[in-house]
Amino acid sequence: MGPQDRRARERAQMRDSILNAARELFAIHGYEGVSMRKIAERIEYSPTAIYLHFADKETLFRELCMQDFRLLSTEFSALANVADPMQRLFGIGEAYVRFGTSHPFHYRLMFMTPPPVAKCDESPYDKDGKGNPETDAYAMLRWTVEEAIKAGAFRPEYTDAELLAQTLWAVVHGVTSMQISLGNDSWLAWRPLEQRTRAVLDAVMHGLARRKE
Amino acid sequence: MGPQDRRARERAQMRDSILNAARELFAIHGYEGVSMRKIAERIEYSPTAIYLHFADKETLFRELCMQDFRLLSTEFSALANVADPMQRLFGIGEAYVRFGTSHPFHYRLMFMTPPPVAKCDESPYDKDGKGNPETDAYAMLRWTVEEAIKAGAFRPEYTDAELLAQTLWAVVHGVTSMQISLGNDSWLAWRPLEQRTRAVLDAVMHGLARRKE
DNA sequence: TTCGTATATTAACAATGTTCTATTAACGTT
DNA sequence: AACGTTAATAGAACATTGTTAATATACGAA
Repeated sequence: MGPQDRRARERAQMRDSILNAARELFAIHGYEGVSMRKIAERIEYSPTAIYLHFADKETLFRELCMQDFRLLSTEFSALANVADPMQRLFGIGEAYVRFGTSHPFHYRLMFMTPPPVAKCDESPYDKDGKGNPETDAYAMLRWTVEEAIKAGAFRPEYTDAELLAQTLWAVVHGVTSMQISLGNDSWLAWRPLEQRTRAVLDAVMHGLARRKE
Repeated sequence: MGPQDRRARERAQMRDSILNAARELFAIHGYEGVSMRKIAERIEYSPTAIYLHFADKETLFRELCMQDFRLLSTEFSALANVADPMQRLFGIGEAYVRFGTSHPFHYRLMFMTPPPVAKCDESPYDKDGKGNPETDAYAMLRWTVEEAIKAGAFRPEYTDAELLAQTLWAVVHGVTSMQISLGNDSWLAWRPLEQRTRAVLDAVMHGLARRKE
């Protein structure tokens, strides 16, 4: 273990401390509410030091989001032991809304902001998205849908797993993003979030499911 | 018609020309992509002149959105002659997605951005939201839901019009906002927007509708 | 020791939303 | 017609932002 390794380790530590400082600040004040200078102040470095580790502010925050979004895949995995694929889909939906609404700023950047234009080159994930929690979560959803199709849980006219996955995703994304953006609006007599989540999932699952004979 | 009136008219014209300049620019470059200076340049006034008519940039853009969102209520009204309340709800959903995705920047500010904190005081609409296109559209949706309930179109366990309206809104909002934010992402094998819209609405409507005997 | 590279900082740039201050123009009153 | 008040407008300036350029420092390799 030469001095190279030590430098690499120090560099990684620096990276982490930036990410951690940024994580705390973003979680409180949101993306726009935190400046690079604030992050730098927190770790007691100059603002420019950050640019030695991250290309720009958005790259930094996206990296952060990626890290934290791994937790979502983890939560999905925890549902793997649910036998009934429809129940598993229901659980995935609930977990998704819960995760998104408790990480509103992460969710906002990941799924409510257009992705950066041509910066995908420097992404640490391959094209297929293996290891990318964003695409991983979607892949798990689609896989579960395929299982449900195979198990004959859907009505026979529903055969397009991709379309079904996108349908289910759109639905939970609707509840999640609406809660994040408008959940505190008082002109609306909002029903509790959990109730809305269940109502939406109930409706769509009933609509998709094969009728019991 | 004294000179007071003339001044008021001129003032209103100035306001409109600001709004029109802003409308064009925002429609092309989006909220963040248009600076107050650019708007001022377009109408050939100084940037400060704008502040005599609008408190700040966001107020200006919100006013713009409000104006344009009247078109949505109009489209909803055009569906009033659809007899079957379920079909009307379906049409409302389709119109909503169509409208939102063709006015992405408007939609983003109205429904994908947290509302400003305590600026509601200067809102030209009353607390109930009468005349406010945002709340008007929701009111129309809820009213249609109530009609559908009365007509016995929903399954008997669905009696909460508010919850049903919020369910339907969440669903179409999901499709709309997902299209706006991620519709151009290529890592996903997106089905066409119209297909997704129909699939989501089909599923949820089937799930909510009373079974035919 | 000397050289080069990685790391860090200071200063600065360009753009932004917004405000301060001064100036001009219009209008009603006398 | 002259005057004072008020609204409208502009120019300069401020504070903040993300980011880059130029520069210094530390440390391993030769």
